[in-house]
Amino acid sequence: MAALKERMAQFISLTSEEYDYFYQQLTIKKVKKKEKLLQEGEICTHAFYLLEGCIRYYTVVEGEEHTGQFFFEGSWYSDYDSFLSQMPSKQYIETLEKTKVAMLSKKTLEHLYTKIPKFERFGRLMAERAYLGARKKNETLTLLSAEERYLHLIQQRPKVVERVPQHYIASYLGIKPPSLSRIRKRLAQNR
Amino acid sequence: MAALKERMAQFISLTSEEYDYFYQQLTIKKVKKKEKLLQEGEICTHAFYLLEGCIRYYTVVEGEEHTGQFFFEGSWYSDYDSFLSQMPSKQYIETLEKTKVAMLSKKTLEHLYTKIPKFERFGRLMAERAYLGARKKNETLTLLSAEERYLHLIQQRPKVVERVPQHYIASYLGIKPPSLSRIRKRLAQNR
DNA sequence: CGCGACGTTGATTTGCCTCAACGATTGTGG
DNA sequence: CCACAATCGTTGAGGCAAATCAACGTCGCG
Repeated sequence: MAALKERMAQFISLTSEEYDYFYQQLTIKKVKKKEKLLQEGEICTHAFYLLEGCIRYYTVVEGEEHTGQFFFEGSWYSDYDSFLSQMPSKQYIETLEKTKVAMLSKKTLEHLYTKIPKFERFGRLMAERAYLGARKKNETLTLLSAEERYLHLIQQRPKVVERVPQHYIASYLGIKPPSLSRIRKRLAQNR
Repeated sequence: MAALKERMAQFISLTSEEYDYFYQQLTIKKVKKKEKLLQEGEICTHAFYLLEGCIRYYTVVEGEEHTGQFFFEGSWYSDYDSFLSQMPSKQYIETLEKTKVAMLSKKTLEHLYTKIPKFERFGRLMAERAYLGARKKNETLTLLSAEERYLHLIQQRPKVVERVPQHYIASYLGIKPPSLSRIRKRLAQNR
């Protein structure tokens, strides 16, 4: 899959042999819309690269879903918490569309870390990106009002607004569907 | 400094020679209370290990400080955003007490990454920890009320409540000092 | 000692939630 | 292919937690 090869090249430069070796370790999986790649209580054994489609991760607290993030084709995602500690996950990973993923097992990754040290660097870069992303989300939550967060999302991540149902967006923004609906109404009336 | 040696050993196992080599690259600095290790607009060239004391990082938006996190002796901290990109920082790092830091420059760290590959692993582990910490803070912000966040802080990080002035705690919790004062009053009365 | 920083308290406002009802759209089984 | 159910989004009324604005007491420090 050429797209993945190019994506990897943005992080580390692998020879064709190294890339092929890496690629052989991956398991490709096609998943229908609304299916789960991970459930609460399971141990997260894989990292996922999205070849096509779209996922979200969320947690359930007191019967309520809280969407943490959305990911689209070209992104890596894993429940780091469970993946690193190999303890039961607290989150769900769910497809929002028909999705094709490349799965990289923890075992394989650790094998790569030692066999091809460049992958240790890859792991670091991924973790650093994840951290910056998490902090950015923190900032929007603490600095912006619900309406501002929604405008920010439209501007920064139009794909989300286009491809994700509204109640998941509300959940991601930390508000309830009625509130998002009212915000949209207000914006449509130019305030 | 033995404490740092032990701390490093929790992440990677270095020989005494490797550790000594590493330690030689550090610059030790003593800083008074309320001084800044980094200012907005500066490029963050170092990571800081706290040998003694306590810092916070914060951003200023529309004249208002927003405290992101507190760190105590035994922790590493750097503005990853600026440190990684070498772009001007958006944050301040400020001591809350008389503080002693070991400074590790980006240049040295990158040198270590290649010279002692174990450090690449160290870098990855630090980034992973940072990510998990950021996500945990996200969770408390989205799932808990202000009062619950304060109780959570008392329980999870008593040092913060003991050593940090109240208005910085309010800023960290995402509320205003009058609100925190009322929360404390309520808690003191009701049980 | 006097000033500024910090914390408290009261009155009022506001942004988002809750509960509830309802319309529109999607999906499904007969 | 239609009928009905379920899901999703909208809207209204009322409530509440935290913000805002403002005043005041207290403490630490120069």
